[in-house]
Amino acid sequence: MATIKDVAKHAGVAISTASAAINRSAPVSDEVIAKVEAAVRDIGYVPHAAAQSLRMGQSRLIGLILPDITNPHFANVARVVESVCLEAGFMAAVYSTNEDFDRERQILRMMRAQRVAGLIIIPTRSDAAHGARLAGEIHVPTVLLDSYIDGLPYDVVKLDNVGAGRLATDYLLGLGHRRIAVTTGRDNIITGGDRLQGYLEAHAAFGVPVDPHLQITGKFLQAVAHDNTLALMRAPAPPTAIFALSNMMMLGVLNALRELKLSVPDDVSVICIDDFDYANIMNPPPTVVAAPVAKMAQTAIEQLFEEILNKSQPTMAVREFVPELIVRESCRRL
Amino acid sequence: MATIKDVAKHAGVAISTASAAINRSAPVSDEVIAKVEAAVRDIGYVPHAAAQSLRMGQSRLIGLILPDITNPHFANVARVVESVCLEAGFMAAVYSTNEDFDRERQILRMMRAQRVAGLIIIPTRSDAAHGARLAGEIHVPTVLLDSYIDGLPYDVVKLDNVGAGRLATDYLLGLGHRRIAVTTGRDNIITGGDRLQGYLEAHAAFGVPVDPHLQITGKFLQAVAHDNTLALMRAPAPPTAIFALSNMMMLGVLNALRELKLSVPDDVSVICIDDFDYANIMNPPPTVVAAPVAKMAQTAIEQLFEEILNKSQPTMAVREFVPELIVRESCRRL
DNA sequence: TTGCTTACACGAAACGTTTCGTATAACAGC
DNA sequence: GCTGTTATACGAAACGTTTCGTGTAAGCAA
Repeated sequence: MATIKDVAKHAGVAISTASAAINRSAPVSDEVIAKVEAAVRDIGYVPHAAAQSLRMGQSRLIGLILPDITNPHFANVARVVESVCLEAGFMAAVYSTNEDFDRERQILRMMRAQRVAGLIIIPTRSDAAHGARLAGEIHVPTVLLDSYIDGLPYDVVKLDNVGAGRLATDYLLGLGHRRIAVTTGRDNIITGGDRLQGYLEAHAAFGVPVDPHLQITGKFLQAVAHDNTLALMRAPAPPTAIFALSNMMMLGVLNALRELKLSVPDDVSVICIDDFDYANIMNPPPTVVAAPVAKMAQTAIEQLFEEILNKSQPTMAVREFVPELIVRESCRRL
Repeated sequence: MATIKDVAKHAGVAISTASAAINRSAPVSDEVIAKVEAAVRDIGYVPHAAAQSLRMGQSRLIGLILPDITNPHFANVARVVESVCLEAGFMAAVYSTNEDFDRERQILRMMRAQRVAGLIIIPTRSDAAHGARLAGEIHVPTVLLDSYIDGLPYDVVKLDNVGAGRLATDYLLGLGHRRIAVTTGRDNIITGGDRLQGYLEAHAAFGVPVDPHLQITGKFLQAVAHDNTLALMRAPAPPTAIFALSNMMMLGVLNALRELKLSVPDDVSVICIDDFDYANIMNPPPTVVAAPVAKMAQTAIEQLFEEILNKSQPTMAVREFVPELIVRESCRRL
């Protein structure tokens, strides 16, 4: 593989001159620049990233750590991050934790080994213990996406989750629903906590009491939501509407209702947070509270570059995005 | 950030000894190993991947180049590749070409700059010109996934696409359909060509003539399939069934039929190649010819590691996997 | 011409590893 | 006690860059 030494020899200049010519990092005559560039083309020279990284003390690698790449929500984030990185000449390394702590640690270690320039993390937990662990492992500019963790010195880009919870619940209450179940996450996921809070606030604003039996708890997982929905609908006083706190839980809910031969929205209305790319061909097309995923991802990566390139301190700002209700066909008026 | 020099000093040994102790690459006394390992833990040493890569002439990076990470089919591949890499202590760099050649070149260049140890590529085109371009840019062990390109010195892991096309078409013919449309890709995608060939072979075996008007050509894209389906169904003699050659095209077909207020499968039957993760909640749940995606991805990455670790030559073997028909509710008997 | 500045090219050091050849100590055989 | 062997620790070189201090020729003012 060709090195800059080959380029220098081929162009008849010193190594340092070749480097200066390639990077425009020092004054070089036009004549020499032309010779060097010709040499680069001729021998197909591509700089050795590891050598650069070693010498410059920083790699052109950005780590993106998310729960699961097969979740379309996260895949969309990955696509945006990847594109912005590519344009900036950076390389994005996308990794799924699968909500596994050992694996998360392994990934973080790998990121450290690679001396990544920055990190975007979509956390799966937001409790203090986990936060402390993260903070102990991370020593590079970092942006938290979707969820934030209290007390960590990172910038945050997230949805107004309380507002999103309120928006969905308001809509159902407005349609006349009074028994609204909610598939919540465990309380170590602050995203879920906030959305639940919105649910509670909406009830309070409407003067409707909440039935604690209608709050079903579990992981942010399809299977859990599925099982919980079965139990819920078989219980004595089933809800008339179900509010799924994430798109994956929505899938679990829909599958369960399908098994129970319950029709949506005739028998039970359903809404969730996060839109689906293929909403049109779903049965029924779901009414959702959507987050501006692409815009959020873009903001996150740009904020990260800001910190990396300008070596600016993290502002620890929390950028909150406004959710939007998209009415389709999964909720009916009571 | 701690270096091996710090480890050596902390353990009271030479740098080379520390290295030998950490990597077990030379005989070191148990006593020294213990001291070095304690030092590593104490100061939180993580080896600098770039330095290793520079010295050893090879990185622990695997590149995965695919058309679009937001396509669940490819996301599933990414998940498998990522997991296997992580276990092997490698890092996977996943990149989407978005079927853009400039972008593909940019990605390839970046992979070269990183001196990746190996590459898994899911090609978007399989014509000779593209193949030649690829071969010119790539000088590392490579496995082609899903599609192959004639004459390239790489291993290939793919579906029996002819068989898949035959399987889907056989099924529709068996249900009594005689006018079966097929949304094919342009012929520079060999995957599409093979699947189409299966379609033709099935017709021949049944003694059913094919109507060339029912073969609609376009990119492997949702939007294209959508537009073509609209045209097709508005034409004088519409088909009774549509065979979509990929999952994305299936989505386009379903959307178009929905717009036309045509019911699936009552008005028209639909089948495609590639399963959907969320088939259950689709409208209707689609009958598909599924590929064993995870198994194929696993095979590809293992084959790649085989070549990388054992420095074995590419066998140029083509590993072909058997498709499976999954009957759901999108096709009816005529 | 002399001295000073400017413009540009060069050489060498350094980044953090691994590896290979060498050095030293301990030990055994005679 | 001397030599040969074994076991293990060490030092230095090399990987491919960038950067910084130095060198040199040309241009200009006096």
